[in-house]
Amino acid sequence: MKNKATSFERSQIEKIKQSIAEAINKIVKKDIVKATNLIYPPNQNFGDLSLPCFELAKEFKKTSVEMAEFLTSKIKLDNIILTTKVIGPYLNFILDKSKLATIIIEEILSAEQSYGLNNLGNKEKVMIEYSNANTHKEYHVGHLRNICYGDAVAKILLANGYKVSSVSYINDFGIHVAKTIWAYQSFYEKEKEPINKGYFLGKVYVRACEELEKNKEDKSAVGLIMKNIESRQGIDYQLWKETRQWSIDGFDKIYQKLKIKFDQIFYESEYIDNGLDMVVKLYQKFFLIKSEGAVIADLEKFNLGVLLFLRSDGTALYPVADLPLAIEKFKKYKINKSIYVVDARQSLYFKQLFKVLELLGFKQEMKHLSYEFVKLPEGMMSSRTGNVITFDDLYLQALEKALLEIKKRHQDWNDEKIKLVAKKIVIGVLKFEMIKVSADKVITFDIEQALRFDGFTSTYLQYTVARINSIMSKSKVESRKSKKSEVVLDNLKDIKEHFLIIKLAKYPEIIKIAGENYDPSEIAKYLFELAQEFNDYYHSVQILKTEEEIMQARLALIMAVKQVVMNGLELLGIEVVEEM
RNA sequence: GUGCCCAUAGUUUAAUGGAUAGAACACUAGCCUUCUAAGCUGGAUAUGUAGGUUCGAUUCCUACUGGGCACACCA
Repeated sequence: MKNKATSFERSQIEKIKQSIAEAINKIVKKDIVKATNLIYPPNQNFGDLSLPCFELAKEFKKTSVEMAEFLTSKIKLDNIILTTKVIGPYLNFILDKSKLATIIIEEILSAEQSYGLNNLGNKEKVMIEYSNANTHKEYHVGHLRNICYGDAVAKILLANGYKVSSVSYINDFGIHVAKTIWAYQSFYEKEKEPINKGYFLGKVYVRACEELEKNKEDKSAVGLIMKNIESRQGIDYQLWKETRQWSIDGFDKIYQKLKIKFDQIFYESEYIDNGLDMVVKLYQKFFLIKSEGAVIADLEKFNLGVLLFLRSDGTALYPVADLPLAIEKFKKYKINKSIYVVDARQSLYFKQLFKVLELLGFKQEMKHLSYEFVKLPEGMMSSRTGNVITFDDLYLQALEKALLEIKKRHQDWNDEKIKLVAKKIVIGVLKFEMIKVSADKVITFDIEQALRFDGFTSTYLQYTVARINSIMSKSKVESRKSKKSEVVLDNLKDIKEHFLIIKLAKYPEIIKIAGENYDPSEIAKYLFELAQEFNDYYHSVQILKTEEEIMQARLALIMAVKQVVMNGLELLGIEVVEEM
C-alpha cells in the first residue's frame, strides 16, 4: 500500500527537475523557472536535462548565451547533478548515472503497475461516451477507431486520477431500423437464421437501401413499420425487439473480443418519450419555436444556426433523445464533466447541443472529443451502400494472418496456444493502428498496411516483452547458484543503459501529457521509442553472459522496461503475450 | 456562400515557438554455432505558395493553392 501512495506523488525525475528549478530561482532571486521548463535535450550527448535560457535572458536583459554562462558559474551541484555544460543558449545538466539508475529502477520496481499514475484529476467524476453505434447496421472500422480512441482516453483519465465511467449510447430507434425490418420481412424472413445475426442485419440494411432506391413506393411501407414500432405493439414491434437484440448481442461479442467494458449502455428508445415530453414543455416556454413547420431551437444569435428537434410531420430528430440523456448524466449520475467521443463531422451539432444545455442552466463541463473519420482507399465508407470494412470481416482476416505467422515460427505449439497468442496480437494491432496517429488526421484504412506485424505496431512492443520474458526465464536457470539478494544498480555503466533509464524516467510525464491532451498517441509513440531503445541495447550488450553483479543489475533494468511497456500497453487496452 | 479540419521523404506519419526536421513502410547493403531475425546496423529522399510577427517559425497571423467535412426536416 505504501508503494501505491508514494507513486502518486511527483515522480523521481520530476523531483530532480523541481530541485534544479529551485536552485536557479535562488540564483536569480526570483520565482521564475518551473520544473516543466526543464526539457530533455534532443541529442542525448548534450546532457540529461536542459534549461533553455531565452526567457530568463529577456527578463534579466542579457543575451541567452550570457545567461547560460552566468548560471553555470553560480549553480551549486548537489548529489545527483554531476556537472553542467553550456551549449549556446542552453544550460545542460549531466546527472550521476549510477545514482539515477538506482533511483529510477527502484521507483519502477516498487511501484509496479502503479508506476506512472498520478492524482491530477482529483477524483473528479467524468463520464465518457463512445462506441455510439446504430442497431440494425454494420459495425465497421469507423466504429473501431471510435471505440479504441474512447477506451484509451478513459483509461488514461483514470490513470490521471479521475473517476471515470465509460458509457455507450446506442441508436436503436431511427428510420434505419424500420428500413432493415422492412427488407428482412420482404426478402429474408423465410431463410433460416444466420449464425452471426448482428452482422447479418448489417447486410440486410444495405439490401434495404438498394431496394428502396429502386422502388421509391416501398417507402410508405417503411413509414408504416416505423409507426408500428413507435406504437410499441404488434408484429413489427415484436420483430424490432427481437432483431434489436441481435445487434446488441453482436456488439457485445465485439466488445468481448476487444476486452472493452462499459459501465452503462443507454438506448435511444429509452429516452425518446421523455424527450418528446421535454420538447412540448420547452415549446410552451417559448424556448423552442416553430419555423417552416418544424420545431427548432434558434441559435442564430450565437452564430450556431438552428437546431431541429421535430420535423414538420412531428417526428423526432436526434436532439430529442440526446437532451434528456445529457441532463440525466448531470442529475442522476452527478458528473462534473461530460465527454462525447464522436467524429468531427458532428462538431457543429455538439456546439448546438451544449449551447442548449447551457441555456437551460447546466454549468458543468461538456466536451466533444472529436476525431477525424476513417475512409477507404476507394472513398468514403457508407453503411448504406455497404462500402465498409466490417469489424467481423477485418477481425477474421487479421486472425488468419496472425495464425499463419505464428505457425511459421512455432511448429511445436498446439492449436490452442497459437490461437490464444494470435488473438492478443490481432486485437493489439487493430487498437494500436487506430490510436497511433493524431485524432485530427483522416485515416485512409489500407488493410494491407494495417495488418502488418512489424515496424511501428503493437506487435513490436509485445515482441519486446516476449524477449524480456525469455531472458528472465533463462536467467533463473543460470543464476541459481547465486545467493546474493542485494542488487547493486550502479553496475549499470553502459551509455545505452543510461539512455534507457532516462527514457523510463519520462513515463510519468507522458501519462500527464496524454491526459491533458486526451491523446493516447503520446503513449503509443513513447512506448515505441522505449522499445527501440531496448532492442538497440539488447543487440549491443550481453545480459546473461557477464559477471554476476552486472547481470543482476541488467536483469533489474530489463524488468523495469517490461513493467513500463506493460503499464503503457494497459492504458491502450493491449495485452502482452508470454512468448511469441 | 459561411464555418471547421488537413497539407512534411515514393507511401503512412512525428516534432508546448528552440539545438542536426524524428520514425515506420517500401527500396538497398550487411548481421542468426551470443540471451526470440515479428529483431539489429548502414544508405538516398521531405516542411504546398507568397507575405508578416519573432533573436529564432514545420509550429503563430494574413492571403492564396490543393484536398476533406459541416451548415433546416440525414443520423
